[in-house]
Amino acid sequence: MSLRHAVLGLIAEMDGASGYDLLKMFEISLGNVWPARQSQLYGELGKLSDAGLIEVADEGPRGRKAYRITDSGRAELRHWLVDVPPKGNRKDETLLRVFFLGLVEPEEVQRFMRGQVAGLGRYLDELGTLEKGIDWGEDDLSVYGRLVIEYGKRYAAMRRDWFEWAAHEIDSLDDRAHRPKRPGQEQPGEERPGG
Amino acid sequence: MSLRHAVLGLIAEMDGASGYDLLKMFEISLGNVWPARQSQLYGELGKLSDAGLIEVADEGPRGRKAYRITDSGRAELRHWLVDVPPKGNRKDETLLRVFFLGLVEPEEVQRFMRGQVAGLGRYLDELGTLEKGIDWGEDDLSVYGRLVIEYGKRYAAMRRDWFEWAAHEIDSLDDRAHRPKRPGQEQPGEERPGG
DNA sequence: GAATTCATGTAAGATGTTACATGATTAG
DNA sequence: CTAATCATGTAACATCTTACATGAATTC
Repeated sequence: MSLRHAVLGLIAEMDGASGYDLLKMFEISLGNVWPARQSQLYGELGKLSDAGLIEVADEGPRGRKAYRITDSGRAELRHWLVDVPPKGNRKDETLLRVFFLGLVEPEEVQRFMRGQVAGLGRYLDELGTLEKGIDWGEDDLSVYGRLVIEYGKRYAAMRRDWFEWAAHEIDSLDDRAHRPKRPGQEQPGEERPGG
Repeated sequence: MSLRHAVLGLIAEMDGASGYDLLKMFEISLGNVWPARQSQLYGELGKLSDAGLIEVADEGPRGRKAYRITDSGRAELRHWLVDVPPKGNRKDETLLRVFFLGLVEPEEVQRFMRGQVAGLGRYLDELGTLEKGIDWGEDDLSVYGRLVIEYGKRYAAMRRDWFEWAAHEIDSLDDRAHRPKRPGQEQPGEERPGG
């Protein structure tokens, strides 16, 4: 039930925010660690309200509802933060593919690996630009958001390096499989192309 | 629809496997990058069969069904592997909490961060033990599985280092907020406890 | 006054979790 | 003969995605 706590936490930090406001935060910031669509968000706001963890503090133009966290909501959020150990998410579609790379030709494998390296390089550039572009405040969301950006950079760099390393590993594995002769044992007159 | 392809890929690599066999592979290996419960797996096998991507090659004792990938299944798997760019999963419950760490006391924050560092250290040890314990074969699943273990180690080490770094960052941020005086400006006679 | 942004909501369907249910075969 | 393992399935429920639907207020 993390979406519940993501929404609860956002409302705690952004008192008086509307669903629309929260949605923008998900898009630009929180969504990087816990994405949510509009329909899911409004649904969750309804449930949170019914459960008495948040309440409508004010209604504005266009049916705008300004939410506020209740005492019971704050207690629930605190409980989640300090007492409930987070569970790691193991899903990684990219690594899932790595398991099956033996089913396609070596050229496709290398294309895949190089694609990942390049993509992660671009992503790292984007993160750098993003970080410079935001004018970071001193509010909690900014302070901790900045730490998470640093995490994103380290994560992307680690993956890029791993994909580079793994591509080499696979390459030398392929070499051994297709040219099992040890170096120095070539037949005379049999020259390597491009050597 | 990644579960579909995870199952399809496993059957491609483990010809003649039963749902039960596949389930064990999810538990010990594939589940680290794409988890699946028993009920989900059997459901998916049914759908895959209906779609003609796999077929029952043989029936054994206790109603055991030995599955085999079909040509159309192999084509679908290949298509997924080379033509469909994998999408990254952004969900990270632990980092989600980091966003809201400003809502609890500094002591709780440090407890949380230290807990993460310790947990990741233990996990790294486990991975090392696991790696030594397995007798790695030369089959695809072993070869690529070994690469993924290395990924797991780098991932855990990166996270551990980040949590250590972030804990220090937060600590010095707290210092600035609660003791805004610069060092060397203390009043005479005002001593720090525990100094 | 037209386009954009603000603002909320619902419905259908896919995906995933927890729990229940059953029974055959093998190992000790 | 008892326990463990092998083996498959279903039902209820929670979560998440995609698409539809509507309209008020603001900006140009």
